[in-house]
Amino acid sequence: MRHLFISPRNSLLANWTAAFESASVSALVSDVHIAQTDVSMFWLHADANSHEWLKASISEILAGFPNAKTVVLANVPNQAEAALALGLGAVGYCHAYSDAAVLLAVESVVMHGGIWLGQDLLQHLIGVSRQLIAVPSTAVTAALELLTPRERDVAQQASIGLSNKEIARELNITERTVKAHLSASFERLGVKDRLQLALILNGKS
Amino acid sequence: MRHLFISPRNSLLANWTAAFESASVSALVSDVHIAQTDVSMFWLHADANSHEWLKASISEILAGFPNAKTVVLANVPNQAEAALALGLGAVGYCHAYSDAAVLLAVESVVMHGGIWLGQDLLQHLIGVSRQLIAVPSTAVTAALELLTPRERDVAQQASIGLSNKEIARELNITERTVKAHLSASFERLGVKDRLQLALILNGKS
DNA sequence: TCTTCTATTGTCCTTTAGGACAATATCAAT
DNA sequence: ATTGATATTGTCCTAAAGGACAATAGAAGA
Repeated sequence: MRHLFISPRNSLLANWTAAFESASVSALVSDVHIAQTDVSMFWLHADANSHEWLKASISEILAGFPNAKTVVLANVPNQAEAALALGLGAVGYCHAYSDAAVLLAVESVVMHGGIWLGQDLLQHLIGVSRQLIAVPSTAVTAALELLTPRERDVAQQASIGLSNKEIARELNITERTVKAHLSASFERLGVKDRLQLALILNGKS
Repeated sequence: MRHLFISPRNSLLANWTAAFESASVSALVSDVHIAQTDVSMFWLHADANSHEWLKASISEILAGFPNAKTVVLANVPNQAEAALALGLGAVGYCHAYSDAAVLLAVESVVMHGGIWLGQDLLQHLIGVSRQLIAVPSTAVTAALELLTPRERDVAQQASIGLSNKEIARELNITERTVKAHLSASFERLGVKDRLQLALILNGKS
């Protein structure tokens, strides 16, 4: 079983390598060279708003490696993208920062012929009956653990709607420092602005 | 982690014990004696035509052991029963004779907050998802009703993280028009920027 | 001790967001 | 026919956000 990560940023996230030490990463599907008949797993790291890339990549995988399973790892998961991915032939869709244990569970599920969806998406599909029951979101905590303590402070303030100036006042630092922590947070989580950061830290996709 | 099998026939199946050697079995939920706060898994062995028993048992588990996860093992799986079980609060539904590896996968999934469904059932759900999807909370719908149809379109795109330019492309209008609709939306909802708008429309504020 | 990570702040710059102050066209209701 | 709400787009402007390219200092580990 080979795990092939396809990420536009060509870098592996820590949770991926924790789950699959033999993981390899490429920027493009066409860079992958394995036997057509190999039963492998492709993990597509969907950067924000990369629908076109996603479409092309899944098609390319299906055409080139019919025995492979494709799972989409979304930085900013949303139902429309999940529907798109599954419609194209992916067998899994989950948060890019799901921790290693979850990724192993995903592997197990899809390798047994199942389809993986995050709990949020599934619960929307099934109904709202269980939404009253508090379920700690693993994706949110996993994302938070990628940040340093100070970055976490700043990111959480930004995620509830405060401006840089307000955060600076709140934390007794300069606005410049707030920007530094936020930029670092964007980088670490692979998002492009504070709104996408907020979507992740609010567990909303 | 304790695995508690509830079977009217009060006997363990071989695949269960293969997966969880410490499994214990009872005939009734009320026979179970564990701490209320224990995080355990209940596996309900649903005989054919045991809907009433299933309903009562799941309710009893939810009431008595709020931290436990409930999975239904069906002798003769069918979608109606699956829908019933999940509607009542079960987090998994699978064949009673699934092999041990699958049961372990189920455990992993539900313990990470996921929901387990067989492939065909899941695909059925995904097929009808367009109708079920997105039943927003009343606060969210109330907010949306304050907006004109076009403002709603734009606001929702902004709330999932798109920039003005991206929204403009998506809706085939100019960026200027996007700004106009967003400004109007801010005004109507009494917020100052797109992040606060997103918090409202995502039910996070 | 040396290195790495973290926290802090600086300047300069470009892009994006949002408001001010408009005009024009359509459509429905009065 | 006139009014009002909606949808569209324009220019000009300010402020906020975010990146580039830094420096400095402390703390923790190898």
